[in-house]
Amino acid sequence: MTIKEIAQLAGVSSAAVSRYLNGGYVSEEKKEQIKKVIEETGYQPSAQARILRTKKACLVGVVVPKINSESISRVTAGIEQVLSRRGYQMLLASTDNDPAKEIAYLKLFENYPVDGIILIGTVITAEHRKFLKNSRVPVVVVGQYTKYANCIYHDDYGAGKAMGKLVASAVKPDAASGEKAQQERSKVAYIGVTREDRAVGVSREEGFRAGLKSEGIELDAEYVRQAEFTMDSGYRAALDLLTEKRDIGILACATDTIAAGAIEAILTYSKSRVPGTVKDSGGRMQYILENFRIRVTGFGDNQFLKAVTGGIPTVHFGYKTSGIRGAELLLDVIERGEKIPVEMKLGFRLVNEKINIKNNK
Amino acid sequence: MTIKEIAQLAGVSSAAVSRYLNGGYVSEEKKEQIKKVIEETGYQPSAQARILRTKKACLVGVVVPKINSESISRVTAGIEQVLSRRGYQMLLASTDNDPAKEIAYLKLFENYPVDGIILIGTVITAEHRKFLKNSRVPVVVVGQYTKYANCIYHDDYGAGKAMGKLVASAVKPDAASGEKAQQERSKVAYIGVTREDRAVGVSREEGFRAGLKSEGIELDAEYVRQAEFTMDSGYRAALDLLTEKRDIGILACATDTIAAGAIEAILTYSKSRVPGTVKDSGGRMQYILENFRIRVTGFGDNQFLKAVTGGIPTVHFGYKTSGIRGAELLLDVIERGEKIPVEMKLGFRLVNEKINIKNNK
DNA sequence: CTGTTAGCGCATTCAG
DNA sequence: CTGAATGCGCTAACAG
Repeated sequence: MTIKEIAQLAGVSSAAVSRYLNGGYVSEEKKEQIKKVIEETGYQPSAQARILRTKKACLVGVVVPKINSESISRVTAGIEQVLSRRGYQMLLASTDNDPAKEIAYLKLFENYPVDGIILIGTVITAEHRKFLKNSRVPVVVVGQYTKYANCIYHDDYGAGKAMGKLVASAVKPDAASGEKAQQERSKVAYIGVTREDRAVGVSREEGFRAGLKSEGIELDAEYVRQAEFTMDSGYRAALDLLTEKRDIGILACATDTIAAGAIEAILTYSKSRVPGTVKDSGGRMQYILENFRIRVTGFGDNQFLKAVTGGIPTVHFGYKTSGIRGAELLLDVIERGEKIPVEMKLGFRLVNEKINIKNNK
Repeated sequence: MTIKEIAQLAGVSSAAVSRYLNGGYVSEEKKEQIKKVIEETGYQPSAQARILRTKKACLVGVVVPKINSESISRVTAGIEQVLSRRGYQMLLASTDNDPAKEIAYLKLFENYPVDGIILIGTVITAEHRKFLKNSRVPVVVVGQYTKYANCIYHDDYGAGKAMGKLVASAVKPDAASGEKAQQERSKVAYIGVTREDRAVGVSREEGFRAGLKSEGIELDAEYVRQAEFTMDSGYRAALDLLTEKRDIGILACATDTIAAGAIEAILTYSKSRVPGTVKDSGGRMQYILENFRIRVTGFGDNQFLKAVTGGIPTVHFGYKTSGIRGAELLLDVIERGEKIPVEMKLGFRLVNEKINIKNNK
């Protein structure tokens, strides 16, 4: 069905049908005829061709690293909220953390009928920068800082620092408890992520180090591991740490997901080392039995994982807010032609700070 | 940048540029010129216009009810796998369980340049059927049975029945244990979902009832609740059941997510009812203390939730497989013009059947 | 091998 | 108010 056929059937010109569809001048009489034919045929105009003509799609493309993630779904929920309120629709492209696919989908959106693109960023490569610089449709980057596009990101450094201080306060021997605390597990370990992710892998971790340092504690390289953004990877990294180091008091993780894996590891490890049941060469038994004292922290305030983590100290970022602001930024550019570049940094909130009050058993 | 401008700059015709882009005959000499100009200008052809012309986008649209779900991400992973292998890209539209949005996005895809649509189905309304009947681009429905489109669904009835039998076997007094078992908690409760979801809300539940019945057990209406597809909703439904009924031995849930919520509820409930600490009017204490004996089952084999559920009996559906088969079906129609309608039912596999062997404590 | 020509389906001039 | 004509950017025939 094309507009021409409809016009023929209704005995009018295609222009009349076009006007009918878009609210132009059409006599009541012809309106009736056209309406009738359209209803009969179930005709739907090709958005495709319309956009070719009008260069306006009322559509934005969102490129995400993966689909099954609470933080990402919060961001897209924010985006969708403002988009639908303003009469736009949202298309998602998931890249499965593959930078090549990410570029491919960015280009897809650039050449398809979308009015703008939002990239939920993880690693920004040279290719990305090149794209951002040359894109002919406006792009907003959410979750990472970049100077090549409007961006809106979280204060990962600040959050890391706050967490570092919190951890330090929990690990430092109290004036009151004195000598005794010194003998307990007191080392801080950290499970981070690839430094290619500037926000999580660099800022967050550097912030954490800075927070510790401000309280006089150094993060020992031997107590640091790197994981993927999965529970399973967190599990393995934690198990590795537990096996190697027997004096870890607090295990800080770059994300709640990793933390959940780490907690699993601690539980598994302790279960398999009940004295008299399993024995390893180093006589580690005692440490293992004590490992309920290992406290775990995360980042992200993952609601879904609360059941697993049981409310560990974590940081709440305004993921949904970043989606909202990101979409607003984009629409400002699309609709009002806003030209002034924007970099927006969003704050955070520490959650479950009770780490230093209650020993979690 | 249009193909014409490039042609002018390179001193050739637009057709030559088009051929250069699409691998037609171009002399080495002109190839050079064109290549140079394209590189200088960073020209990218408008996929938009190309598709208008060729009616081929190498793109399929996938409509999903929500983004943050393990089962759905497994399906899309399957789809993406075959699509990318066959040179297609995938666009996602999330409807947030809003039937109106679902229709809106289906129509969007119908009129935008996609070669086909995959709908991950939940509730199929009359509007849906109307769309499926009239769509001008091929549609495959995954996860629900429908006669209005090619579909690929899971054997929810069979799975429910198998689970029903398993539950029945665990609840029925053993010949060996005899009289004693009769006195224990022995009622079966079920938390289902809306019957508008034919697969999960009807087939799965009816199957479950049939499974119980085949072993001589009826599912009492008073022991049935309905929940949303969330942990929180499962939590509330379970709490309601626990408060009302004190003789539940097995609590079967329509999804692992609901089951995870139910487990939370059981833990919370029992914690708050330690004898001597809290007392309610009915002298329920004893039951509460025994509620570690309430066994929970789910459906879906959610890997992510294993940490919470600790390996309860559940059913593994081939979600990824359904995505793979669905995409293949769609491509058959798109590329080979396959016209014969297909309905494909996928099997299942019971997981963690140990329910009747080991009392989970 | 190459350029010219003619649309894809639609919206928008511009004369009626 | 209305229809004929034009072109969005590209590809596919076609005749060189």
